[in-house]
Parts: sequence; C-alpha cells; structure tokens
Amino acid sequence: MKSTIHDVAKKAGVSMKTVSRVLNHEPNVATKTREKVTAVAKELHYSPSLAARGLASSKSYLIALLYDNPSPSYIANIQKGATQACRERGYHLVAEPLDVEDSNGVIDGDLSAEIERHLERLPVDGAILTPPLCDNGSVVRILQRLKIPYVPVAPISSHGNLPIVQMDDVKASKEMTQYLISLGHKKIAFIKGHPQHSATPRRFEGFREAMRKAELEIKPEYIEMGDYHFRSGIAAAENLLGLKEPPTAIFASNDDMAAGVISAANRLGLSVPKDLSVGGFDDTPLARILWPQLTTVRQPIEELGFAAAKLLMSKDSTEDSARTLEHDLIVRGSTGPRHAK
Amino acid sequence: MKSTIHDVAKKAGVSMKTVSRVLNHEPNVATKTREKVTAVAKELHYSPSLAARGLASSKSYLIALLYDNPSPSYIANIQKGATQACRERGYHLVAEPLDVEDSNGVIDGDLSAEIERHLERLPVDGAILTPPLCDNGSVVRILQRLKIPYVPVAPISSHGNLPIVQMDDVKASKEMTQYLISLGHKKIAFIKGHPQHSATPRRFEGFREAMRKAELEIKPEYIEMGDYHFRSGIAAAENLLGLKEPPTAIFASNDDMAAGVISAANRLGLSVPKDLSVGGFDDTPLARILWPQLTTVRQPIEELGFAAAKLLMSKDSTEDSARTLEHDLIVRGSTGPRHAK
DNA sequence: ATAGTATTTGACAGCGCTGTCATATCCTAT
DNA sequence: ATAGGATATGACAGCGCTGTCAAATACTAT
Repeated sequence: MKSTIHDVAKKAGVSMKTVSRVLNHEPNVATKTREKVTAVAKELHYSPSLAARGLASSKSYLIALLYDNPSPSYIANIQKGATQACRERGYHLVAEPLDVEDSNGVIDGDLSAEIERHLERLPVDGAILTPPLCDNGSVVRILQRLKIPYVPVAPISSHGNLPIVQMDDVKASKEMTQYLISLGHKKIAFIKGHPQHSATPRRFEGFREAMRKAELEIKPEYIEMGDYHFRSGIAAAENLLGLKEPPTAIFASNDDMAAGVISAANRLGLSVPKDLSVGGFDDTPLARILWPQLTTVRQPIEELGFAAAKLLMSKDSTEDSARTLEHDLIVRGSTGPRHAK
Repeated sequence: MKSTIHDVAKKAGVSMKTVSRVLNHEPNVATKTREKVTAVAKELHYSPSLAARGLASSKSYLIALLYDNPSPSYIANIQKGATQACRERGYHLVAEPLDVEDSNGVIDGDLSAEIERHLERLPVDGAILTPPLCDNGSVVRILQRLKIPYVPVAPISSHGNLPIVQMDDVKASKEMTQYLISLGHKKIAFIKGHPQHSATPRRFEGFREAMRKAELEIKPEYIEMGDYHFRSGIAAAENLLGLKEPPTAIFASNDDMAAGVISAANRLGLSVPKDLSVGGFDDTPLARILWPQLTTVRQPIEELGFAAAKLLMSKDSTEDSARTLEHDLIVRGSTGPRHAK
C-alpha cells in the first residue's frame, strides 16, 4: 500500500540514494533525473517516513513550541504561523505547554528537574520560546544544556548573539501616539502595563518620544500605572477622568485595559469617541467586540511564529529571515478628532 | 553521550529485547529483572529514540490535533488536556490548523486534495478532531481513507459506533435555567446561537426542559435568534428589553452574546443584576473581564482534550475513559434574585 | 521424579532512510 | 583526441529499536 523510496527508485530507474537526493533538494542531481524522480514520486503518492528519515539522519523534523501561560490567542497565532513555516519544509510542530511559572514567576528545583527530564525525551530539532519563557533563566539553561537550538520570541533579556524575533514596541507605540496627536489631541494620558513585562517600558518610551517630538507636555498625573488587566484600566480611567482637567485621549498600553477605560467612560456618561478617544494595543479578539470597536495596534504574532520556525529550520544556511516584524496601526471607532468644547 | 538501549542492556546484564520489554510495559518480565532494568535506565538517563522506535514498530507516537478556526481559547484548552494525556504515555501532540472551511462552510475539491496530501505525510497514530471539523464530511472521509484513527470532540453527527467525547449541553443548559428559576425569575428569555452549530438545539432544549419542568410559560417573544456573536447579543437584548413586559433574566447561549446583553442593558440604564440577570455559556476569558462578571457554564474543554487523546492511545485496550464529561455552573455577579418591582 | 505447561529471555533480522565513499559520466581546455 | 576536474550516481552499511520465533527456565500436577 504505502510506497517506499525503494519503489520510487525502481520505477524511476535510479538508485535509492538518488531519490533521496531529489527529495532533500540536494545539489548535484541532473535536471532530467530530478524531474523524473519527482514525477514518479508524485505518481506513487510517495511520502517519506519521518521515522526512518529521522533515524538515519538523526534529525527529528519536529519543532517544539514551548509556552507557559500567555493569552490563548497569542499562542494560537504563534502556532498558526509556525505550523505554516513547518509545512513548507516537511516539519511538524509539537505543542509543549510548560507550566513553569507559579504565581511569583520563580521556578523551583523539582520543577526544573522535571522539565529537563521531559525535554530530554522530546526529540526536537529546535524550540520556539515564547514569552515569558524566553526570559526564564532556568528554562533557557535547560535548553542550552540539552543543546536544543531555540529562538526566543520577543524576549526582554539579551540571548548572546542568538537570533531572536520580535516586534518594535517603541515604534508602534509612537505611531499610535502620533495618530492621536494628529487627531488634534493634546491632553493625552497613558496607562502603563505590568512593570515586569518586557513590553511595558518600550510602549511607554514610544509614547514619550512621540509626545516630545510633538512638543507636548506629559503631565505626571496623566501617567497611570496598570497591570494589563481590565480592572486596572477601569481604575486608571476613573483617576484620569476625575481630574479637574481630564485628558481628551487615553492610550492604554493593551486592549484589556483599554476595554476598562471604555467601560469606565460609559459609566461616567462620556461618549467614546466623542468625548474621549481611547487607544489600545494588541488587537485581541476583544478589540472587535467592544463598542465602539477599539483602535489598536496589531502585533505581527503569526509572523513572529513563522519567522521563528523558519530560523530554526535553516540553522545552517545563512538565510536571514527578518527578525523585527512589522506591526499595524488599526484604526477603528474608539478614536476620533478632539471635540471643541 | 546519549545512551542507547544497548548500553542499558549491557549494564543490566540482559538482552536488548528485555530492556525493550520493560520500557514498553510488556507482560512476562520477572519483577526482579524489571526493577534492575528500570534502575539502570534511570541511572543512565536513558530515553528511547522516538524515531527508531517508530521505525521498528511502525508507530509514530504522535497524535495530531486537527482544528479549523474555533476560538483560540478553545483549542488552547483542548491542547492543554491532550498534551497532558500524551505526556503520560510518551506521545507528543502535533498541532495542525486546517483552514478547511471558507465562509460558507463548504470545502472544494482542490482544498480537499491538498489536505489529503498533507495528512498523508503526517505520520500520526491518531487525530483529535475538534468542531467544526468533526462534522465536515470531506475531512472525515479523508481520515477514513487514510486509515487514521480519530476521535471527534463534541460532534453533531453520529460517527458510527466510534467513541466520541462530548459534554452534555442539554443538562448544562437546564441547570443554568433552573438556577435562574431558583432565583425567583419567571420571565426568562433565551437567545439561541447560530443554527448550524451543534450545540444550538441542545442548549435550547435544556432551557425548554427546565421551563417545562417548572411549569413556566415560554413566551415566543422571549426566544431570540442569535449567531453567537457579540453583536447579535446586543440586537436580541434590545428587542427583549423593548418589550412592554420585558424579561427579568436573559440566558444567552454563549458568553459573547451575554456580553452583548450586558452592554445593551447598561446603555439602556438597566443595572445588572439588579434589574436584569444575565447568564452566559462557555466561561470564556471574556466572562471574567465583564462587569459584572458573568454567570456562565464552564465547558470541560481541557478534559475533553485529555479524554480524546487517551482514547486514541489506548485503541487496543478496552480501557474506557469517560466519554461525556462534566461541566460546571459558574455563578458570578451577573445574576441575582428577581427584584420585586 | 517427570512430563507437560507457563513464563521468561535472547538471537536475529529488518523497519526506511541517509551518510560515506567509491565509481561513472560529463565537460572543458589543450 | 585526451587528461583532469567537476558533476552525477550508486553500493553499502547502519541509525536504534521492536517483531518473530526459538530457547531456556520456572512452575504444576501427577
């Protein structure tokens, strides 16, 4: 039933090794031969056995996606991009939720040993490390000890001169701020995210740059601390909107907090975007079910996954896939021109 | 560096085959031998090569998670449960997003062929089929043709006498309704979901059963059609709350629509749950970021993934893992006692 | 004690592929 | 035409494990 490389070789009138060469896109195969073999392979519905290939070449054609506990949509998107890249090369993506971090983000010895044991028997050619795992020393150390190549996605910390994939949070944040400014807003507030998250200082930095460039003042009372959760958005908005001179626009550094802002504004009888413009960040599914829909920044998450997988698969070749991927400013209904009082 | 079965055998003073037996938990190995081998294996940090094992036994120790485009949190949870089950048995889960359905849910010949080709070179021992894939004839047929064992998760259609895993939507819906009734509500409205989704009739059925059992009238105008999207929840709520005699409780058959209801109620100046109780279904992340938080039904999604994977791995043994998993009624702030007018 | 059965172990081949290295074929420059 | 190098192909072993089947050993009932 299932055909082997032997069948193909026989039918094409060449040796198994030649078939193998064609299948692996090795050089030094006559064009004619290559075509012939390709044709026969297709005709026979031949597809190589991962296991046999892996055994012979001591590669597994498997790439692991290591993740801890990010938002489901984040890993779903990374995963989508990564599987796509894998498909192009006959690789497969194995999902590995790790459950490393407990509440305080620390990993104890037992857990570490357990993970090591698990990873040890995970015969992958490489791993994609998503946040916050990419900044977890224990996990990184295990990977290094096991000599599993990995690509960190959007890490905070540096990883030597290891290639990483990321987006430019500073730039994106700057663009959002500039967009708000272009609408005529001058009194713009910013809600920071959780201080331990890598993106937090970057997003704030982008905001500051844009404000400085536009020569707008950043009032200290317009900067609120949040933690990326809905609730902190509400709290921040209540503070902000309670000011004697409230801002006309609030840039919350993620969508959940922006949703909190909208919710608080509505409850205070303010209309968005007429009385208040609200900007978010991430373009989560939530952004579209809010009313009004949220102006936000789309992270190139799927692309990050794609690039990371690609990087892993082309370890040897110098093929340099883009490392810093492009985001998009998504303008929706939650932002509008400043309304003359 | 990496030890092989040969090393273990030598060190334990037995044949490779015996080591193999121990590792695979085969019967007919003397207890003493088994212990000895186990000890040596641990000492040597031995872990079998998936590839070699697969080649020799023509199994891959890989299970595919086939999904199309469900909510990210759905697949994330299924995935979590499934990987957990896989780990217990040394299997791995490969993620396979399929992109089968276009807008109208039909799958054309080209796509079908492409999927078949892809699945063909996916050397898995089994596949978990999530909705809506589990009810997609083309996909099911491909799987059957390829003789890939699969377990449908919460399918609408019957799959012969193939084991399936599911939850009891009728029962869950009935419980939610009964809970609403127990709060004193009598005028309870129901918002149906998308008619093509398997759960839609079931959830409605549960509602009806509960109402009938409590001898409460189901007014036709209290039944709204929705499509599981936020927007349809808003629309339905506007109709319902515009009635001369509006309901005091609305059971939306998923969380997104329930969110719409809450949003609409707020805009109409109604306070939830004081003036209106709202129940949802699914316990999506959204349920917790709403204000008030949503009373809803937690689907045993992770458990479904776990059970499905388990089923696939124990094909031979008659081991009968539970097929219909238990849900939970999650009571939060969006429901409260009927308020005497 | 002895045949007969059940349990436990091992030798060996081979799963389907690729790495190595030898061989054959082609081209280029003289 | 021919040496010499570049290019193309093939023979063969063996990757690490398990299936098969035969052998050894342990039990049981007489």
